[in-house]
Amino acid sequence: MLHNRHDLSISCSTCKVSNLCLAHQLGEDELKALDNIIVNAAIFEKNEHIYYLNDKADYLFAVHSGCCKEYATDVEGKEYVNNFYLPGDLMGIEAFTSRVYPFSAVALEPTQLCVIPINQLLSIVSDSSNLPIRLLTIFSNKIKNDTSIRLTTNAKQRVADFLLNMSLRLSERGHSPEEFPLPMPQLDVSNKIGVAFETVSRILHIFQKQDIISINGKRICIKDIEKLREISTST
Amino acid sequence: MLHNRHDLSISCSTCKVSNLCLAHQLGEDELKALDNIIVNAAIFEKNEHIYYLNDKADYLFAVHSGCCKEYATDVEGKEYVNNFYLPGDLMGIEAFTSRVYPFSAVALEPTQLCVIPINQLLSIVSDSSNLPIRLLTIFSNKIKNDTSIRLTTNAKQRVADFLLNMSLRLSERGHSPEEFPLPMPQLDVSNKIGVAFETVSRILHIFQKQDIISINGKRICIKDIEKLREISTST
DNA sequence: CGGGTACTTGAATAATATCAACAGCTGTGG
DNA sequence: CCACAGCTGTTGATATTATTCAAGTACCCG
Repeated sequence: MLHNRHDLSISCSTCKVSNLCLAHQLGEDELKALDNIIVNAAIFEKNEHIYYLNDKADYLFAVHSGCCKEYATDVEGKEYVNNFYLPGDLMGIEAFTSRVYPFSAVALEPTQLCVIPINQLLSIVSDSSNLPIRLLTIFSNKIKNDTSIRLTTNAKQRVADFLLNMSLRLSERGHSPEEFPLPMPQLDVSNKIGVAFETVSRILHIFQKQDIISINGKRICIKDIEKLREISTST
Repeated sequence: MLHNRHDLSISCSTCKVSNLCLAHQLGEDELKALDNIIVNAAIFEKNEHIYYLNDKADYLFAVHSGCCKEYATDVEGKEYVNNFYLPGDLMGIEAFTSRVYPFSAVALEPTQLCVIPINQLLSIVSDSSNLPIRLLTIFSNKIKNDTSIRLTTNAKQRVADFLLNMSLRLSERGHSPEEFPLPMPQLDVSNKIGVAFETVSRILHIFQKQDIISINGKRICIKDIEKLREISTST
């Protein structure tokens, strides 16, 4: 459902996660131009789709609040998760060239998204000195973070990696790095890290038994972050 | 070893792989500006390093000829390959923000690289209308291609995926999609796809027995590309 | 021709997936 | 407010896959 951003009191100049998003380090004029082309925000309920695989891609989406999952399903209906998106993250970057979403995206909780028309974004990119750099920085960071997944890792490493990654990203967004709510169910975690969900459950219990973490419903408490780091880097 | 690009008869306007590289679809002035900041080319012998993990990153490198491997080694000395770079590919993108290479890079065969100073590239980005778009396109393509690795895939799928990927990329560079030389040893392939090298060897032999491919030294011949596609998408 | 690197092949072992049964929680409608 | 359905997570037994270890062969390069 589309809203005027102003209705929801959203604007890049006052947004709490603008430092993680497109608006970071833009000049006043650039900020204004950006605010100008992002006229709309969209509200999605839990389990509502933002776009589907192969949809025509005219928009990028900036997460303002909530959490989304980008995923695809193989021929047998098995799902794999490409990424989770938290406030300040930009969704749809992969479609920048082809203008077709290579994944489906769905809200994991009630979510507000800022709707960015790609063509209009491109038109202000040429007139801006900082925006192209900012976009390149965001893209470069995504490349660095997404491609550093090591295919050789075993299940414990992957779970440890995932927890550390969530801890880092959530702490950038105001949570404690030691204690935070996991915005997604374990099934989605397993489909992200490429491990059977039973294995994820088992490993989380092992970590609890070893007093590395504790779990309370959706809340994760990391009690020994050094140990987690060791696990994630060891063989 | 650094050379003036002209010495090696390299310039973006005459380069055979410019359509895969930065120069693609640039205007005449932009091409000139680009050629102007890329004054040098570097020649590397087989096994010579281009940069090492954590080196200060002042340059991107465009592969003009040859093939490079970007890799890291874990605490136990186990290597994993982040990517292979073919002519027209841009190396070092991951360092764009941090200005530190997050991997080491080495030539797999005699290789010519165009040396692109990042700061100078940024300075002409602001003055150019097409270059920022071109850079974003390259970055976006890299995100799309690199992150579509599914962690859930089994060894056969990964080998099939790898062969199809090499077939596609080499065919964009003038080779036949059905028959081409693999520029890297199987050990590097195994470290790229995260599978033991013995397993890669076994699977290549299985594919040969099933008449899907044939191998002659470093030359791969794909005899049944449809079957390969089936394997890469099935469970 | 010799030495090393790349590759092959088999057997034992380890890791993880799969199958299965069940427990706990949540939201919904009677 | 309770009962039930459905979803999420747990736990054990078994099957499958891939790794590891080991020994050997082929090939390329000097």
